[in-house]
Amino acid sequence: MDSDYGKLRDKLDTGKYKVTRQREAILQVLCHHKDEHMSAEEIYDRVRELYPDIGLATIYRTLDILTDLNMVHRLDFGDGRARYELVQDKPHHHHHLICLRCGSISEVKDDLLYQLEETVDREHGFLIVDHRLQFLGYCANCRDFNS
Amino acid sequence: MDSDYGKLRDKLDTGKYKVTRQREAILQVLCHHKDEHMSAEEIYDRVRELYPDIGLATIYRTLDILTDLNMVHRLDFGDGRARYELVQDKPHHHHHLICLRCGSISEVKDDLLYQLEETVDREHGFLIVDHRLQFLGYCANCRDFNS
DNA sequence: TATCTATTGAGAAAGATTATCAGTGCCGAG
DNA sequence: CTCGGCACTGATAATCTTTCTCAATAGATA
Repeated sequence: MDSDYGKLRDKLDTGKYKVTRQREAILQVLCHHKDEHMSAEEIYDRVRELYPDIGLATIYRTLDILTDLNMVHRLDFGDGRARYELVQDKPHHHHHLICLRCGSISEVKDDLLYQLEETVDREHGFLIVDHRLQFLGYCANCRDFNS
Repeated sequence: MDSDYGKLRDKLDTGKYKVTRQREAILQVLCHHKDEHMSAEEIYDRVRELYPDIGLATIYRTLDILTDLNMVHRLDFGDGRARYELVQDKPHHHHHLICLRCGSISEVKDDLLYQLEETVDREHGFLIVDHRLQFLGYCANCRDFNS
């Protein structure tokens, strides 16, 4: 975990951007909540425990930078706010399972889309560089409540 | 086209909701721009050509109703505003191709996800009721501009 | 230390959507 | 025909997330 934080710090420290205390605090929070898909507000609340005087704008600005550097992914689950996910070392392509009852978000590894992407390229001449795939439904805990 | 509008009118006219002139105008616009993925504002502008005094709130309220009735789908392409798509007669499952250069949005028919959905159900106990799949890349017109 | 920028915090501003509320139109009962 | 109820409407205020602005500050370098 600490080694992960070190790697993140190094990635940020490439000359283009300064490594400030605020940015360090944000990296720590992202590191310690790897699998949570936090919103900017949630990150803000947690960073203030480490650095109480930070401003919300700084959270947004830093997340923009980290997104540019491909250190985090900005996600949109359709709930009206962006969510952020730390990019892991291993490419680890995955999709999201969004539970319509409890709102939990889990992940599916694997990627069976290559075949479909080939078809799209061949038949539509569309050059794919990324995709977004979400499944909506009911998680193992909730599916029984929906008869 | 007119027959499509008639079908839409009938679907709306089920006793639960009144068929008002404003709602008729909105249905007409949706009908005449089937493949456009319009935003609320764009629908607003076009409806005002038929019914100049309509209010924006009525557009939103009607689109909510039509979404409830499963007559339109609310889409989110990540550009900060919702977009709306008329639900076609034939189930016509499809995905969206979003061009990162010109912003055009086209569609791919076909659905190769059933296999993947089975896997998700079996391995995660997650009951899927819908999915969202978008491909990001460059369309046939734009791909050559990106070296 | 002095200087030059990037960075920051606070608050204003933007932009999409929703809530509020008084007024309107429609329909059925009397 | 009139009345009363109620869904619907338009205007506008309010909400919520995100971005912008700007003066003040901090960090790196010479």
